[in-house]
Amino acid sequence: MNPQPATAKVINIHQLKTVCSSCSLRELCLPMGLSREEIEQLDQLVYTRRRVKRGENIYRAGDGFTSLYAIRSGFFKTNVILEDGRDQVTGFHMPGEILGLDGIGTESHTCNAHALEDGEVCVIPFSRLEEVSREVRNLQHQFHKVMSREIVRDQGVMMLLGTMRAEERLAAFLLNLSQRFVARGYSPSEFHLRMTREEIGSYLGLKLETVSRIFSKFQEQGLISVQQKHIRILDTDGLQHLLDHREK
Amino acid sequence: MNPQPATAKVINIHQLKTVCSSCSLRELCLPMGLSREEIEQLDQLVYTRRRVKRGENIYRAGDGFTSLYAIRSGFFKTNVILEDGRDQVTGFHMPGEILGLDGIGTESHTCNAHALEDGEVCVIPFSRLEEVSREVRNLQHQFHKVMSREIVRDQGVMMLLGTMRAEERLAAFLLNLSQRFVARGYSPSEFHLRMTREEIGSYLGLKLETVSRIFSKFQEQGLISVQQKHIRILDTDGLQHLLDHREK
DNA sequence: GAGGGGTCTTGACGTGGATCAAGCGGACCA
DNA sequence: TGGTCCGCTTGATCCACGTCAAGACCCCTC
Repeated sequence: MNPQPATAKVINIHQLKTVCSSCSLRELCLPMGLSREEIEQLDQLVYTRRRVKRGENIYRAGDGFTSLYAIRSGFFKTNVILEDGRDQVTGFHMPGEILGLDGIGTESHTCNAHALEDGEVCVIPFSRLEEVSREVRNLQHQFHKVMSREIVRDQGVMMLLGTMRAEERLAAFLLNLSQRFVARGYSPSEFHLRMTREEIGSYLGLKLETVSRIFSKFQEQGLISVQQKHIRILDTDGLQHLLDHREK
Repeated sequence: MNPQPATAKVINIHQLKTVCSSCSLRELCLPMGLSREEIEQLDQLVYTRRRVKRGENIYRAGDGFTSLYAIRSGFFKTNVILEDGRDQVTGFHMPGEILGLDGIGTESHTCNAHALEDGEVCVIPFSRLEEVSREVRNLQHQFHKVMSREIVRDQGVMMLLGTMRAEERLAAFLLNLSQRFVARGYSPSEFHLRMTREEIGSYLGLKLETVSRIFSKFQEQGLISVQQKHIRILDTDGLQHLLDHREK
């Protein structure tokens, strides 16, 4: 007889074998573009899932680096707590995206990965990933692409912060979310923001009042409708227009 | 008799075998942390140098991606030309740094790599790098570190743009340059800016007039001395203080 | 269903940095 | 040696966004 049946069962669920080959996100995530056989080799290294409750961190700045995390479900932010206590948001992340790449360079994480809602991540032990990708050429290449795209993404944000005015930043932010939701099979035009106005502002280099005001303005202009965290995009072209025709 | 002795000689120099194992930058560049034998394996793939004249680009946005470039000498900027003709600077780069990582993800470059002075780069054919790093474990790991550090660096810039005021940005910029010069054996306190005020401003999300004004202000405060592009840092702690004690 | 805390909205006002404009100075070249 | 151009400096003014403050709304708990 098992002395702790309930606990044992929980552990069992947590450590349930996760297989990339049957994962619905495989076209977005690390297995993207791999053959069936290659994905099966990936299965050998991605063998644990971890549940994360809203408000918990997958890792924190300063934690030693051992693994990458592929988001299976849930919505996350990465952030850095500055000396003065403010929290600077460096990104928002959704299923299929890989977290933890910042840790490779120094063997320790440089930011927190914070769950904005309950979710689940696949744990990818990094040394195993390097091992397998020495054997599976396409996996190696795919991983390099993932890292490169992260660099390009960051440079896009740098551009946003360096050159855009507040309205343009918000428009770019909404359109970006919309595109990423579409890629995951959700509605492009109607979604729930998981983050607060303050977190959006932190990410975009704006104050929460400015974010709020611009949401109101977009609503008056008929570009979007806002009800708390529920957003409906009414005029995608109108938002895009703000980006295309910005002066100077 | 050679009809074109001078040209022939130039070509010869261009294609001179470059060896990482005898390169003075090996402690900063890709070979960092590799053993002598491992560096010799790297030698097999880094076999061409390319000279770049001031004003030329190593590659341009949209160019197909085939190689990475390790800077041997010279000072570079990466930039994107926006639809409206403005040039947004995304980074400044010095010897030992690797350019071109942005191209891996989409097989084509997303920015220009522009020489701010005459220089030389080592051409690293990317498919060969992947090949060799499947065999040389430490090279694989070192390359992953290089990419990861690039991600962390970009996030640092995002933070700078998202949270700092103009003076703080300039102070951070000068201190960052200073550190990177030290690592290369140059003076930490006295250096030549290779870029214009406009390029600095573009990188930092400021206008050239603002950059100029703040340089003047720093000079009045005795933090630095400025003479055109020649900068001398007089009070490192004072600059650091601006970063440590920024309110909110 | 009452109380309370966190989040959001909106208004009034202040300011850091952008914009506009003029003049300077060094590098390059004839 | 003088002219020209480009990059830099500096002043005057403007405005986008931040700051401060009040109040509304929503959700949670008891």
